[in-house]
Amino acid sequence: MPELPEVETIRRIIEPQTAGRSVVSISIHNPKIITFPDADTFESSLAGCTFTGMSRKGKFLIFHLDNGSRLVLHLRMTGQLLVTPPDYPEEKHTHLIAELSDGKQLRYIDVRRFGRFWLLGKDEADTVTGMDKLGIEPDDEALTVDFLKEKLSKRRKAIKEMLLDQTIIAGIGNIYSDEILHAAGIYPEKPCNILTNAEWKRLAEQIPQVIAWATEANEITPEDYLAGKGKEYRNTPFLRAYGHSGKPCEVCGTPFEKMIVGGRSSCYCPKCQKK
DNA sequence: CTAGCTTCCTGATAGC
DNA sequence: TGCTATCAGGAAGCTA
Repeated sequence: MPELPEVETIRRIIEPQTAGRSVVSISIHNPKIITFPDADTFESSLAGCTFTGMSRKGKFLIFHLDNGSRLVLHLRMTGQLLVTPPDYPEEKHTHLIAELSDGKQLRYIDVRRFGRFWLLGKDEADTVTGMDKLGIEPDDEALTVDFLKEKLSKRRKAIKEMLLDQTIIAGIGNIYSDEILHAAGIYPEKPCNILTNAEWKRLAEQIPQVIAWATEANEITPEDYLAGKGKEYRNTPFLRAYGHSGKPCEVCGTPFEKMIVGGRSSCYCPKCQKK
């Protein structure tokens, strides 16, 4: 479910509720979500650690711990992270509960169980999680027309597929690739090698803008976040392209069309995003 | 190297 | 109503 704006929203909600708290104990209901190290070591190593803060890299969430290790999490499709009172009812598909020193609990819920945890020791490298392969952040100053052209202009793949490639720009998923391409007025299936200079320019502008706009629009109070169980980000009402198949384009009124690009459903305005 | 397919899961929804 | 088929915002692993 979550892409960069949603992961960032989660970080902003969870960080102030975990920083400064230590982990009293952990119960792992489903060891399959622990990728590294094994679930037992994960549990014994994390117990007693104190959270110092959180960061985000692409769609990865990172809890920093006082001993220099990092608790890394990727939510994939349906992962949810909640800080709850201890007596909060247990959601179905709760796979991990950490008891915190302030009496609250940090819980991980994931219907489809695609999400993954890693506990990296002080000197453990990002290669363990794959974070080392991530490209630049959408708000990185290095994201320029020249950067995009250098990385992509010789590739024949559809521009939409390249936006989803985490090794070039990190954090864009199916929703925001549709939003970015609509904002930039580019046909999703257009091969990178035939994009015009004007199109590269619009992409370089719209990638950071759309992501920043969505992060802003996702803003939510901790109360509403908990009430929505960490999965209702109200991120559908403000979208302009994704899921709008058949609905009129806000810009020109033309109905959105749907197609499959690289195996992913894509919505686009046939007038604003011409072939 | 890339392209394309499968896999990991459950639940919501569409169609009959 | 009840059944089955299809699809879902991600990414790794596999084959060709």
